[in-house]
Amino acid sequence: MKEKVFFSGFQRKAVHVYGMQYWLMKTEPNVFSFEDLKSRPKQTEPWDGIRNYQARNFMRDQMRPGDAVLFYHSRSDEAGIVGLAEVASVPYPDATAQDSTSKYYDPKATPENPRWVLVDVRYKADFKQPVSLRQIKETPELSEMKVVQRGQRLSIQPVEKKHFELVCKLGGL
DNA sequence: GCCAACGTTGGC
DNA sequence: GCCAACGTTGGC
Repeated sequence: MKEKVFFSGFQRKAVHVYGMQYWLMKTEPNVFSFEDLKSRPKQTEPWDGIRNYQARNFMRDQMRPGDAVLFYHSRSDEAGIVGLAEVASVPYPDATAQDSTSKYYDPKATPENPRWVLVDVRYKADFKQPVSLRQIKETPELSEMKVVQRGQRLSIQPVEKKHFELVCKLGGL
């Protein structure tokens, strides 16, 4: 079975995915926090400003509505996963790339070639207690998670199901 | 705020 | 296509 999804001039690459996937998405809470997401209309936010090709490609080629997202706060007092969100749209162009007043403006982005793509992210649930980076590092079963690998800066990372489930358990869900 | 570890850019 | 210079990320 081959899948082709067309949207806004892109041809979504055919990716064979069986069942939902799991992700970790980083954000600096002083820029956009989990609380900010909860207070948005429909508790949904376009995940704009991603200017890394690997991260973009995950959104463009692999994310599906309904995929689960671990919401991660970086550069905060206690870095870690604070709750659960979900992918809430198919990918579409990041409008901030073509907005010359935006700090995410990219002069190379055009209507014909938007260059940067995003998905919407929707709030799903609070963790009863956050799962800190420190705690992830201290948990041997989570030692393979990308977020604790040395030098791993990618702001969107795939997460293995077993890791996702354990993190949720540690978070009290 | 420091700075190591990355990623991107652009001259050649 | 190499790689130096520059910009960014993110733990600490």
